[in-house]
Amino acid sequence: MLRTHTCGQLRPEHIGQTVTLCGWVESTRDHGGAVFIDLRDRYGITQVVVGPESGQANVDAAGRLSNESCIRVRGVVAARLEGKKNDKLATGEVELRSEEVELLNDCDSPPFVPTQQELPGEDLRLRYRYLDLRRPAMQRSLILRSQIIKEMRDYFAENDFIDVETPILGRSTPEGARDYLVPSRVHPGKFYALPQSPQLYKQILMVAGFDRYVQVAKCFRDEDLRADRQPEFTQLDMEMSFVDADDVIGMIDGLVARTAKNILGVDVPTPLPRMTYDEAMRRFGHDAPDLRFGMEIVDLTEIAKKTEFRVFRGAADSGGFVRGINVKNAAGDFSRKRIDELTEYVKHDFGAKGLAWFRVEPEGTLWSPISKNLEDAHLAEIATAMEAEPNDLLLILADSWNVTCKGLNGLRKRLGAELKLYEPGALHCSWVVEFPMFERDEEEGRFVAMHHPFTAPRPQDLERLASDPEACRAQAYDLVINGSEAGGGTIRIHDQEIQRQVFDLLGIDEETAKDRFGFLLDALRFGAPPHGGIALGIDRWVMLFAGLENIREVIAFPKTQRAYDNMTEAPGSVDDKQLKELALRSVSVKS
RNA sequence: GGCGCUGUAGCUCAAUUGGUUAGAGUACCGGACUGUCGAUCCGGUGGUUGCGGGUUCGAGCCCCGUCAGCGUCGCCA
Repeated sequence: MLRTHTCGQLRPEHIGQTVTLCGWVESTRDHGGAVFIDLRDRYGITQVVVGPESGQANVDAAGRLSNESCIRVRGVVAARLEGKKNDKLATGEVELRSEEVELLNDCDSPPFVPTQQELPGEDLRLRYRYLDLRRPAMQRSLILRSQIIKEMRDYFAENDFIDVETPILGRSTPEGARDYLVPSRVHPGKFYALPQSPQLYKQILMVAGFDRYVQVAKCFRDEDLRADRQPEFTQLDMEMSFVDADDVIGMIDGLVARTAKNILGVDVPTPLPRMTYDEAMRRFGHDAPDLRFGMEIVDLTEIAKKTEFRVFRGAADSGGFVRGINVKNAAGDFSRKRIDELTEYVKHDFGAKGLAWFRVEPEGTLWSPISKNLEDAHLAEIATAMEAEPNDLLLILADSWNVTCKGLNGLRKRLGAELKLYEPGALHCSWVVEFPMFERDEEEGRFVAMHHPFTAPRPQDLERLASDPEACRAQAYDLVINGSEAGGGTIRIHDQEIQRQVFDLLGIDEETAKDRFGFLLDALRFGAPPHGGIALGIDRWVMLFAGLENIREVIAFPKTQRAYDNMTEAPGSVDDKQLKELALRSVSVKS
C-alpha cells in the first residue's frame, strides 16, 4: 500500500505517528516560508504543512504543486496550534507535518475544478467526467447508489432469492420500446436485441423451478431521453413462484421499509397505501400520483351539464369532462400574466383548448372573466364542490378525459413544485394497482398491452377478456415514490390458453407469437407454476433517495439527451471491414 | 419529429434602446509573504461573443439557418 491512512482518518489520537497519505491537491496556500496543502481523497480532507524544517527546496516545490495533481505525503501527525483548529474538517484538529512530498502525477490546468462553487455546463462535466466525479456530491451519489443496491441484494438473499444472470444478447420482440440491435456476424442479416428487461427469461426461470429469482439487470430502450430516463438503465428485477399480487407487494413493502430505515433513517409505515388505477386517474389524473400534497381533481361535469356556458356544456354533452383543481390560498400570487402562462402550458403541452379559472373573493364568491356566462347558483355549486375559500385559485379544464387528466396532472405537479407544497426531504411511497389490461392505440386503432403481453387478468375479470377487454383489469402493480414510477410488476399468465387469448386481442397472430416467443409458449406447456414479480428502477430509487431531480446525477457515465457519450464519443463510426464482416452497409449520408 | 431555454476569457457570469477599445470573479503565469484553511498583497497572459448567412452607417444584442447542452410534448409494453 502506498498509504497508511486516508485523508478522512486522522484524529488527535494519531498525534506523533508517522503516516503516509495519498490524494489530490485541493488547494495550496503558499506563505513563502511555509505551504499549506489541502489533500483530498474520497474519505475527506487533511491539511498538510510543508514548513522550513523540511528544507526550503521542499517548501518551494510544494508551492508549485498544481491543483488536482496526485501526490503522496509522508509526515508526522501534529496537533494544530491553539486557535488554528478547523471545525469544518473532520480532521481539523490535526495536520500532517510533511517530511517528504512525492508527486505521483501532475495535473494539467483542468478545464474546471471540482471544488468550484458554480457547476460548469453539463456538457463539460460529462466530457471530463473523471473530474466531475471528484466532486463530493457526485461521490455521495454513487456511494448512496452502492449502499442501496447492497441493501437490496442483502434483503433478497435473506429471503431465499437466487441471483441469476440472463443474456444481454437476446432477440427482438414485438410491442414495447424500440430495441437496440446488435448485428450477428455468424448469421448475416440477423440481429440480436439488447434486453428491454429480463422479462421472458425470469418467467422461464420460474418454469425451471428456481422459485425466487433476483438480478441487478441492465436494460436498454432506444427511446428519447428525459430528466429521469436514460437509454441504458438498471433494474432490480425479481420474480417469485406460487404467489399472488399481495405477496409480491408485501415483499417489496419490506424492502422499502428496510431501505428507508437503513439508508435514510426514516420509518416508512407498512403496508404502503394502495390506490386503484381508476382512482388515481380520477383524483390525480396520473397513474403515478404525487401524494406529498393534496390539490386533488374535482369533477364538475354534472354541474357543467346544467349550465348554459358553451365551453363547459359543450364538453360535458359531447362525452368530455369538466374537472378542476383548487390551488389553495394562491389567488393573490397569480397575476393575469402568470395565469396566461399556465394557459399556454396546458394548451401547448397537452393540447387543451383553454384554461378556465376563478378567483375566490373575500366574501366567498367566484370571480372570473367567464363568470358572466354562469349563473350564480352554478357558481356556488362549483365553489362548494371545490371547497373554495377566499383567495383560492380554481383551475378548470373542459376537455376529453385524457386531456383533463394530463393537463391537470401537469398543472398539479408544476404548481406543487413552484409553491413548495411539500418538504424537500419527504419520501412518499405507495402502490397503484388494478391497471387496465389494454389501452387503445389511437394511431393503429388496436389494443396494446398496458404493461406487457404476459400480464395476467384479475381472476374476477377473466370473462371480460372476451366480452369487454377495455374493462378488464390486470393483476398489475406499480410502486410510486413522490409522483415517480419507481417500479412495476405483474402476476404473469401461466396458462397457455389465456396467453393465446391475450395475444389474439393484441393482434399478435399465432405465427408471430410462435416466431417471437414460441419458447415461452412452449415453456407454459411444461408445468409452468403461477408466478409474478416486479422490476424496480434503481436509478430512480437512488435519485429519489438522494432528493435529486436528474437521473444523470446518480449514474457514473450517463448519456446526453441525444444519447451521446461526451467522454468516449460513443456512438462512433466503424471500419468498412467491420461492416463487411457483419454483412452491413451504411446508407447514412452524414459522416 | 414539434416547442421552449441556454451558448460571451480555461470556468462561472455581466455588458442600458443596436452605438466608441466586450468587463468582473475565479483559474492560470510571474513576484512578495511562516499559520493559512474561499489565504492575502502586487503585476501579467487570456476573446473568431458556438458556427454560417442576412438586416443595418454600425450586431454579443435583431432575423434566418445550423451545431451543442438542457427542459418538455410525442415516444418510453
